[in-house]
Amino acid sequence: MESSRTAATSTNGTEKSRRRNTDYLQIDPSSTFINNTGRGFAEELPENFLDTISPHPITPSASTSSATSATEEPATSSAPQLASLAPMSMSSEQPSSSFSSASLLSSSYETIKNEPEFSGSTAGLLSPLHVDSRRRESHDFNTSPYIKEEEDLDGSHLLMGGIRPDTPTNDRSTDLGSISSLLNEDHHTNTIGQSPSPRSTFGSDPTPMIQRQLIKNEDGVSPGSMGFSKNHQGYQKPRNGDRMEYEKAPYQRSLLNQALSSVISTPTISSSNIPTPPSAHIAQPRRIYSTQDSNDPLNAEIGDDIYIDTKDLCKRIAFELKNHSIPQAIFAERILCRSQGTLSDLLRNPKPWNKLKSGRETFRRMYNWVAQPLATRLAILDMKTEDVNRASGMSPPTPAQNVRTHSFRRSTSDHDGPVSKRPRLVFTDIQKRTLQAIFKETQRPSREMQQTIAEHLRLDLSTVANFFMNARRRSRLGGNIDEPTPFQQMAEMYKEGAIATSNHSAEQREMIERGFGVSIPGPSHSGELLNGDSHEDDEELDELNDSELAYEEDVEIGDEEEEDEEQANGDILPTPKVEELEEKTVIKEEAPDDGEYGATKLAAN
DNA sequence: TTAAAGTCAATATT
DNA sequence: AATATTGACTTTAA
Repeated sequence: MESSRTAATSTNGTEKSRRRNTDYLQIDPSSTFINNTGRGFAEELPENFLDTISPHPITPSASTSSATSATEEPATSSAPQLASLAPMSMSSEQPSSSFSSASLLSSSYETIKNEPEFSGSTAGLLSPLHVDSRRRESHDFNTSPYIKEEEDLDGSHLLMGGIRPDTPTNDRSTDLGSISSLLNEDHHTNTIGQSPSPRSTFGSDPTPMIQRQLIKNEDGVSPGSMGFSKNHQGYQKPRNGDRMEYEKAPYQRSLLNQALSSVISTPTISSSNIPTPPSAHIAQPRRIYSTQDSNDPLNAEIGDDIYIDTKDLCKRIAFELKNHSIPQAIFAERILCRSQGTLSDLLRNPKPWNKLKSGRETFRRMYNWVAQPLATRLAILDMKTEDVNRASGMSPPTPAQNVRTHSFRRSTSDHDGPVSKRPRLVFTDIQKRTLQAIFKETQRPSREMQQTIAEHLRLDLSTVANFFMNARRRSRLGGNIDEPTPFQQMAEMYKEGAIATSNHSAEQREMIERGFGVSIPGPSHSGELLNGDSHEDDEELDELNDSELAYEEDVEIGDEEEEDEEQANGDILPTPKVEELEEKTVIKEEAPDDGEYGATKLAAN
């Protein structure tokens, strides 16, 4: 994503590109606050706030060192190597022997054989990436469009050196100066210490290998319509609260039965890893993967040798949810055992498989769900999670993971009563802007610095620490800046009616197909897949936001009246012209799709 | 302990 | 009503 994102940045994609990271790194130049010469800051921030934050004034040595350390973060990796990998991935398509069980896949998908790019082979679905040579034989999962078996492809492994799953993720270890530099240097030219490195090789090799898939008429819809008809049977809310009763979905029953019978009759499926439907279960006990995997084979660690294209999986999931009017909350809670917010985030910013840790399980569940026949998928939604687990062949979702123990302090007099809700802190505008500005310069401020920041912003140290932690994490995984996220794509398609009706034009279908195509981690993708945190992205981001940041900082500084800063102030004050900034960030109304979104976004901030 | 990863779940936006 | 955002837990690794 990262790399492709960068590469794809187009003229009008600018505003889009900033969308996500904006939250953390951008300041809204149009904000009245900012335009007000920062008067507001003076009111909320202690005087000499920045001074204090500045390493120099405060703890010269300590801060300096910390700043330095931050700068020394591990350099990121092997972007270059990855770039070269791309080409190979294409040519080294795995001959689909491993795809023998594709039939299973066929139950829900059908790879377009005549695709020029993928003439004939489902191999295209396989990842050229070879991370681990030790592969298990019996993985029928390979049949999934979202799973790519990692094979040792003709030398591709040579390129994989730095792309193992555990490739160090590095934050943009910018050689940012400490905040002091921020205060003492000209923001225009050096807002960001890191000078943008030349465009990565990725940037120029956008070779989006897109494989189109057609949704097979699992639901009686002809391939042509691709099952995009909004009229499809959709998920229906249980009448009352006590959902999850099997009986709750009578309309689905028959469908389920049909599906089950067909499924059962499908040889590949029975022998597949793919979970079998509930009833099928009975008639045909889920086969156990007797092999090496000690415990639950179905939930086996397919991570080592199979690669799930999370991005496409999410695209698919998004489509399914939309198409069947399944609320995220329902899907998230019943199928994934996760919260709606988590699902939303996952769908929008799927991390590449190789960078997932325990989070893989969630994606596995998504995968297992889509792997089911339509009827089963829908039926499962009305099942209890336990059943879902069984049906999907998964071990119980990772223990209700972070179930908040809500041991939140109950209000004084309240004893057994419902626990008081956890109040949620919301940064004030100033707090947020300041934190973002600082983050832009120093993603990893020292402890002392954080303490200082906390004091000045009247926040807890932990809060400040959390901010940086979240900011680092979120800026890193940044979604595809240039292209709409899977979910957004879905929404867009619906908006345009491409999906709503079954009688699309050839072009529409084309679009749809493409939209759901499986992109192979090729040139552009490999970068992110293997090296999620590409510098390019960050740099680009910086470039996009530099001026804004500078502006804001100026504002902050402007409010400052500390001794050490005078010089800094002087240098910094000359700020970029607001007009330009706005033009740069807010303009682009022309982009009908989300130009407005961007504007809104900015305005909101 | 600290940091990162994975989420929760309140609440902001659409 | 549904989806997106996001500060802060909880769980894992180091």
